[in-house]
Amino acid sequence: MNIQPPRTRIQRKNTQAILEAALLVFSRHGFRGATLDQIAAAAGLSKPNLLYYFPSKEAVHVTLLSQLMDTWLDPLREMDPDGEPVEELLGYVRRKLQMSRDFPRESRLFANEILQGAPRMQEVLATDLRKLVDEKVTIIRGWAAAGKIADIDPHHLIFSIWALTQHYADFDVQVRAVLGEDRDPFAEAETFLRTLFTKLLRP
Amino acid sequence: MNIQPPRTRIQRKNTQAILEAALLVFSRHGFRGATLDQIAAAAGLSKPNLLYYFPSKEAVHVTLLSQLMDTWLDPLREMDPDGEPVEELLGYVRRKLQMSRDFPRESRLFANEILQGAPRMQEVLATDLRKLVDEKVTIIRGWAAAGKIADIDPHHLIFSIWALTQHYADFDVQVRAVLGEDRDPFAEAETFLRTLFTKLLRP
DNA sequence: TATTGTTTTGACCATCTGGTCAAGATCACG
DNA sequence: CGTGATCTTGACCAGATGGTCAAAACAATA
Repeated sequence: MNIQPPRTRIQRKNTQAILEAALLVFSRHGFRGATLDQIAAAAGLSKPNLLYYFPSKEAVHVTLLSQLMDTWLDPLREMDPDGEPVEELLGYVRRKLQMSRDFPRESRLFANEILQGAPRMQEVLATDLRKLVDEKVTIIRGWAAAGKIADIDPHHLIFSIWALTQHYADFDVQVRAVLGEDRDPFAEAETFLRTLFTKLLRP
Repeated sequence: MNIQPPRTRIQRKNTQAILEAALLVFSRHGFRGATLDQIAAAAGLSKPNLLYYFPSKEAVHVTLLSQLMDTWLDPLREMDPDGEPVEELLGYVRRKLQMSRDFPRESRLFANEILQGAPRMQEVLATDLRKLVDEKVTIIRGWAAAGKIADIDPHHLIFSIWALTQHYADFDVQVRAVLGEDRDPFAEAETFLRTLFTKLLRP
């Protein structure tokens, strides 16, 4: 039972290492597929030592997920109601794609959780996430009403951004298998997605 | 070790029940997250009885995946080189979305496998899937060259179809949490995706 | 250096899980 | 029926896994 801000230097270092390792292992194998031994080893600790910092496997997972939710929604939060509509939306797409490129493990951790029916997140999805989305949906609807962008369903517009950007992280293996070794999926995706959303949003 | 076409009536019935149950359990919990007891119970059998029909947990999973691969690619195979380009592509999108609606467990099973790095499918992806995609990519390129559709990267066009349609099956929980109870995600998605791809493909 | 609080670990435990096996129940067919 | 083949199951096993604990190692501070 350790309090929120780790007090000592050692605690800070080790909890950090554990979360780092857990992210790696959970994102590849899912919650049940990951073992404490694996995580401990990846963090350079023994299993009992890991359990000195977190009370249970579940606790590590929960900590990871709640930390994730924050950073995960940042790109959407940044969308500015007063900006140039098309620019704002394309910016969101670009930031989200960058997150897929730079934080693929986080993306897969999230995907794993949702795939299993979101047993540990349904609450957050139905409250926090929904509220944030509703907020942005209103903004987008306003833009459409003002004729700044095409009149399309804002919810599904957001879904399409999520689906298209996360696909490159979550299905990375498949994308690379199909494209072959010599291509850079993320570089190409950036161009492609800019084109796609430009066409979609044009009034 | 039982041969391909189950001989007796009972064998046919039970292998069927096992695969059905395994699909349900594997798609929700992933390979390691699923237990033989769970699958056996869902199939209405005892664990040793299940193992009478399949030599191991792995064998059930592999059987499921290889059966899946076939039906999974059918919609893409159906795309006709001699058809009207835009119609063919929109038809593919429609069929793929229907599969997400009608076979969400299959979609999640597949997603789970890819998320874990496709340990049991990398081979098939890099050979069969890649070959099929390359074939269709050539066709699409032809359509673009002939000015029948916009000049966009065919690989990423296909990825975008996969991402957008499978999202509604794999992230169903999230979609419903955000949309609320009273909406029909798949019905709305059909309209939205028709609009999206119509705009994208217009030369 | 002595003392106190923090960190680490080896040994251990209970439970779960994939899988085996021999014996019994059921079925198909002459 | 009767008999051989197919099907089913309870009991069991070995290894893995999440978690505990007491004692040892270490750090910090006086």
